[in-house]
Amino acid sequence: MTNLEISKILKNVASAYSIQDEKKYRFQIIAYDKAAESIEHSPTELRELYKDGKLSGIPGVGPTIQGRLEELLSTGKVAHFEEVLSSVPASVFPLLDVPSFGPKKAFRLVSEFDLQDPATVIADVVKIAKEGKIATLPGFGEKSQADILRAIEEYGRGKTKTARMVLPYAMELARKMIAYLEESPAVIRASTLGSLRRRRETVGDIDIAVATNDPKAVLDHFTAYPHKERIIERGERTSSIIVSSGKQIDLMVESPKGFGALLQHFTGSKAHNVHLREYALSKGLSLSDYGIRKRDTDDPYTLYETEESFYAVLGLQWVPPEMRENTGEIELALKNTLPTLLEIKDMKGDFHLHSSYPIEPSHDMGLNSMDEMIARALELGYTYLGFSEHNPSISKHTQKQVFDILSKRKDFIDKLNVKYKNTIRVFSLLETDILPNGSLAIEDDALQLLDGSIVSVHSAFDMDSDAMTQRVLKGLSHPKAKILAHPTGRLLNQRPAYELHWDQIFDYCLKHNKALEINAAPQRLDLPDIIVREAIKKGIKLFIDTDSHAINQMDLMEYGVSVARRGWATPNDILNALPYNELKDWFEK
DNA sequence: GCCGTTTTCGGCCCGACTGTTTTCAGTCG
Repeated sequence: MTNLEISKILKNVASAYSIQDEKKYRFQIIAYDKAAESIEHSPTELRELYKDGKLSGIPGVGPTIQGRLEELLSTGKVAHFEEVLSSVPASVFPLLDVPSFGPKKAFRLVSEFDLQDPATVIADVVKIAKEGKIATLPGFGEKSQADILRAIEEYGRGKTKTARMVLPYAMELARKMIAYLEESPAVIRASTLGSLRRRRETVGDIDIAVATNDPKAVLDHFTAYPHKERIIERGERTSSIIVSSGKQIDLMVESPKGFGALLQHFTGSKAHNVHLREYALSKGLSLSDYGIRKRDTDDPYTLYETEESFYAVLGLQWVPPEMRENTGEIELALKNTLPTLLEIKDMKGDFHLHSSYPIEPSHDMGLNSMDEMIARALELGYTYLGFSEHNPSISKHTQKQVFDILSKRKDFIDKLNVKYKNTIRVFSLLETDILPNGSLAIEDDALQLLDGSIVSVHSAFDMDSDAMTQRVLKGLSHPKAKILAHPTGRLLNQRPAYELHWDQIFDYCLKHNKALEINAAPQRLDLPDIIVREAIKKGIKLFIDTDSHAINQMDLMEYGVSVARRGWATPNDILNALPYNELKDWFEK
């Protein structure tokens, strides 16, 4: 049972409670929702924690829920949950996955029309809506009936509450929108918000804030966006539209004087904000997106132009958005001991670059020459870089031929180092496959030609965690194998990660001077941020690389830096933020 | 049902928007 499945069960329990008696169970509902949220975002699978007897310590899980989780994980069911859940028709729960459906609406429809079959309930609702029956219910009308039909239709097309886009794609949409908004003279400042500003690896909706003294003009301009498909809502302060790609963009406007509080509120995360507000309440203050005031009063809010001043009133350091996940950052900010996170300007090179050098590779080749990639690296301000084409295909060559190709390539790179002597240093690397049996695709004499090798898994992804861990450790055991690239193998929204025993990988890297890669390719963003954080805690060193196959992809470094920042990385944790000499020493160690 | 930031008892984040309403309920973030 996965964290997502467990979280879903707890959410259903909360929903069942709120259908039963929202007042009576008010705080149980909050507690179950909180626990569900916390488990959904837990870095470790609960079944692993349970196996290791470490189930306590999840925020929002106290003795009662912990006991029930243990029951769930050992027997597959919980008597108490079944009792609560059976108090409402099972057909309520599938409807809760549909946007705009909450427990009340779902229960109302299910009971009014006696829809008992969970397997058909969504289709049943469509049917009665099309027959015009929902509009006749007290509290419903033509409009809400139409909204229900549209919500279900969009749900069917995959716009579920959980469909998310990868970060670089979302950022591109957002930048286009911000550029459009800035065409309006009423826009003083625009910023991303929400998970996009926190730079989560995937983003649901795009949220944007605008500082303005003329909200109406900004909202008019926003809703007139040429690429919109339709307007979802339009108020005096916020508006939401769907753009032609089917994605939702939300806009919030505020006066410049109150912009700090708005940014803070809508950047989230929810867990960070709830924690911050609870803390503020204990200090006698009430926080909102408008500002701060004494609790239990109707005083006007004190406005904050910047987030820094907002946090400062609470006695906190400004918290970088990437850290706002309620995983200890508030405690550190209170003590003024937040780490100084890595920034893009700290990056001094890129080590996972596929050029078009004729290496006759096992996988795809790059589009640009080494010279072109070097030129781009210079523009990016790098002082070194490493080429790491895929190893020459071993099915099409003998190992002697592989050696000859790499030998020629070494000479070529040596000449580049002479040519660019005073501008940039070039490392001769390779991306070598770790074969299913754990050996490397090319032999020792060829590996000796390199400054070092990136190693990675590109085949047989479906091994179990024991076998995959052994495979990777064996691959890393060659002295020239220095960096494990895209360590989990996941492709966002496409392919899950293979399972590794991270504690073993971490121990090995630490002991044998190996590094893990944060691969910045949009579909990868691999290592995942939560594993980056674990690795850094252990003292593992990391590379951030773009895995570029063309020079325009070299700009993706910012997304790798985002992942690192979400893992609380400082410049000291990242090897390709080091000066050249230190990095060279590391390769030779 | 959880939690300790003034508390091991007595609190529990806050507001916008929509649709159907003459004052609110439901959902969302």
